Amino acid sequence: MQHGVLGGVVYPGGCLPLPGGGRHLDFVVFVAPGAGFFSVAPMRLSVCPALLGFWHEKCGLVFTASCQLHLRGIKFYKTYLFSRNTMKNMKKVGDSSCSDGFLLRMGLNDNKAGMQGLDKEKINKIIMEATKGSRFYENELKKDQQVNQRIEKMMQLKEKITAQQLLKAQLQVDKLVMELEQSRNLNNTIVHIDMDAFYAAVEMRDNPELKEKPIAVGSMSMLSTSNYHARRFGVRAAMPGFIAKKLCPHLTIVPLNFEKYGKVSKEVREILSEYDPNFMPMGLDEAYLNITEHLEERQNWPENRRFFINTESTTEKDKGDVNMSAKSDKDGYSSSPVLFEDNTPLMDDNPEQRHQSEENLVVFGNSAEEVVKEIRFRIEQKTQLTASAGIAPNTMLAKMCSDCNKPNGQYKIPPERQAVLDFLKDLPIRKVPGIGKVTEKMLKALGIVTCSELYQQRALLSLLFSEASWRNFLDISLGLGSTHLEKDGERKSMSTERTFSEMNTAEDQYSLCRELCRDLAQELQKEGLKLKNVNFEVKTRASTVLSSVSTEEEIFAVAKDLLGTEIDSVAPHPLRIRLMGVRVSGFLSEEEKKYQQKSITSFLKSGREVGFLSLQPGMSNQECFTKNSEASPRGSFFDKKRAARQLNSENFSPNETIGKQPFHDRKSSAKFVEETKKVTDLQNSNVCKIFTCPVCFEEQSSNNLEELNRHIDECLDGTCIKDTVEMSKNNNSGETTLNFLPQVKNENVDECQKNKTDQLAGSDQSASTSNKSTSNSTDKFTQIISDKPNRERQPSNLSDMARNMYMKQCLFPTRISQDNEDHFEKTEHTEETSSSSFFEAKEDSVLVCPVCNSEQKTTSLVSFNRHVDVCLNKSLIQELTEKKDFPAKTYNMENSDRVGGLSRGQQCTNPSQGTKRSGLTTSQSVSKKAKSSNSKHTIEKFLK
DNA sequence: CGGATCGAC
DNA sequence: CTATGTCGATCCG
Repeated sequence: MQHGVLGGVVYPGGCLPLPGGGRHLDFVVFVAPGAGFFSVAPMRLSVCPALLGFWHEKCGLVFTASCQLHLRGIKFYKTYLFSRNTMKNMKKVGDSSCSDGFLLRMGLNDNKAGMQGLDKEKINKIIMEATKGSRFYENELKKDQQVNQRIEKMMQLKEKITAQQLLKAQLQVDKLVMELEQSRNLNNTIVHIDMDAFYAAVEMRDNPELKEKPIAVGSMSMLSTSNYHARRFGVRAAMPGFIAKKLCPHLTIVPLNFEKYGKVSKEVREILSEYDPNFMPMGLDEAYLNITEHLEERQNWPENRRFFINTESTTEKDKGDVNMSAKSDKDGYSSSPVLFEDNTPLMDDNPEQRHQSEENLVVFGNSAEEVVKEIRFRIEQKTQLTASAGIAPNTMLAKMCSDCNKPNGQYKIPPERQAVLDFLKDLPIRKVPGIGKVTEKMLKALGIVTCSELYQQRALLSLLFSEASWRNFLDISLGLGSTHLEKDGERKSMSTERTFSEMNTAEDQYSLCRELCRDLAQELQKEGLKLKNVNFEVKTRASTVLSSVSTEEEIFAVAKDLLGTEIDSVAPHPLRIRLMGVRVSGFLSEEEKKYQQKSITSFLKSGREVGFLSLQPGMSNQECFTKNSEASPRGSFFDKKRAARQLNSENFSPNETIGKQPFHDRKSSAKFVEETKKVTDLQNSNVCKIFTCPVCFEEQSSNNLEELNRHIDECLDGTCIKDTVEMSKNNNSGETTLNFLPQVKNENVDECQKNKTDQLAGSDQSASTSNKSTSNSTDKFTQIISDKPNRERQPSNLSDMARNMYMKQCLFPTRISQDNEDHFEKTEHTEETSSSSFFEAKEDSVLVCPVCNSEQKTTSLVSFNRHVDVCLNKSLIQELTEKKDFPAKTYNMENSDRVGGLSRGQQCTNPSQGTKRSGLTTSQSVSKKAKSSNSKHTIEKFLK
């Protein structure tokens, strides 16, 4: 304990009398050190409000938490770790009757009056009142209707699908599944770093007065983010400030200061680049890293201790630097490095020095988790801000992981197929980056809420959605994502837009337009870009220009015309708008620049609420409007441009010829060969010899898959299938068998897609049309799946996510109350193997088990822990069998950073709970059975 | 290609 | 009183 180590496994208990007595505590938790955490992470990272704790000679460290950690009798498995700084902020608030005991209390946890937050109902009510009747609301309703219409269309389409079509689709999709499965790459370690409530955190850091208050960053009209205090009131990003004020009258709204955030972001990036020089920043507060190489290098580093970190000096430095310029920051950084190598002798002759280094020593190991902890630690040291992180084999998963333990936490998905699938199993699709509000709603109409449901319905989805969409769905449900970080390519467009109070005079509009063009031109010149096209739009009117443009005058000349068109089109009435923007796109690539081709686009949006939708001037109007500027008839514009393009492409890389052709390079062909080889290998490996035909349900044994496929085709063509939609539910047997069955045919996506349309058109093409020359199929395929950085989504149902992952990795399932729980860092339990000699108990300890209350004589805390584990396990199982009823899931909105206006209230839906699962689940349980089933699985079953 | 829409920060 | 600004991707006609 000299090191002030706090933390450990937390058991529910209440077994210990509180020395302070008389405080309002929701419960007492019992901390049993020695489970392996301490050896890994003495005093690591940081912020943890709302904790009380003391050291008990016999029982170790005891925490008491007053932050609504309702356990409901389910085992609570959690680690609290503190940095030395945090320790210093803790106050001794009472005497302990235990020898050596101390009672700690953190300063910032008091939930003073007015800080209680609001419950969801109240929040929704307030939002609704502030919203209803507004033009925004009407618009929102309209959009909602549009979505509903899309859904209706989709459902109609679904009705027309026959069982046969579905079956066929199933087979084809499953072929793809198998290929995808083959291409699964778990060899990379991708990290997603996400700063916690970034803007708000920066503001709080720089103005301590804000620290304890609910604040939001932004303006009265729109907030960018809020701190965690404010989130309790339902105040969150993308919410207008005036509504936030209604939710939380005490809210302090801080104006945005991008310069500052950029500076901080730069500091963070400096750290990140040490771990992956090619890391990919996503906005100011997020980044992806591929630390695969770093991990390899690190294995060769000196044993066990990599770094000393001098907490004192860096903290001092940071404090002093807070308001200084970037330059001095950098100087400070280089002159007093945070880290230095472990070669410094730890046991120095000088006892004082030794003491110092010990005090401020932090050790990080070699694992990915340790590296990420180190990164987060260094970020915190340098910026006084916390970050959350996710570690996974690809970017999509990493992104989702970083949400799991937010804020100030991290989570890892081990690089194993099963781990990935487990993670996804109950994960609501909305959490997946790329699935937004609309997609969520559409899928929900099909009964799809979780990722495993997404997998089950893959055949149906392939018939209802575009190829890009359903393939994306498939990737998601298999947990596939890009495993490498693409360098951010050149920018493709640039734009500026502004909203304003309604404006309807032509002069104003022109002057604004000019202003926009000026701004844009300035930005443009900063980046030294040249352009190709000019567009302009009413609600996006665009035009393309031959000559290249990059100055205000040039852009304005084009934009003016387009604006003029719009104004004229509604004359003599004034054009009513409340948003205008100008965009340029079609930049020249580096090579193209030589040719001085330029282009810009610009656009203008009609005011959304102004309801001026009738103005759709279309081509005719624009054609009339060709008087000035480049002054050539419209038709010839395109012709010239096309001609220029052709010219260009002939002169440059042959790959670029006609834009859309998938281009083949050596790499993808090589990959194709490789894939094919894998498939054939698999075929030869006799994985599956007996096979149940999904059509006739007869067992077919064959070692020739071609034959099997032929059988199925025959069945499909010949058999008259009775029931229509039944099978989407009932195909268990067929599905599982089929799932990873090697397929011989080399049908490609195009064909798949084509068949789909054929099927839908009702033409009963035979399925055995497989051998159209499709040599490039796999090329295309690999190309498609290998790109896609898989963009981000955020947050956040902590309780759900947490439950999910704890189920997998803990010895015991966990129920975590959602409120405030994110104030704690949860640490994974993958390091349990590393034993801790550090915390061996004294020889003849007698410990009281918090579960059974019996006294346990132990020689070590480890064995005591084992007893507690067993005890808890027993009681847990008992409890779960008694009342199968799981407490209803409640969806808090705590962490959801991006909930759009209206839907905010509608998000609180429960995912269906007791739904049967086939597909993914089935195959999982099969492979689980293959492994030895242990207690974890038993409990999982109980939870079902 | 042009325009609308989605999704993300 | 008051509902962002920018960007890329995709879908559809």
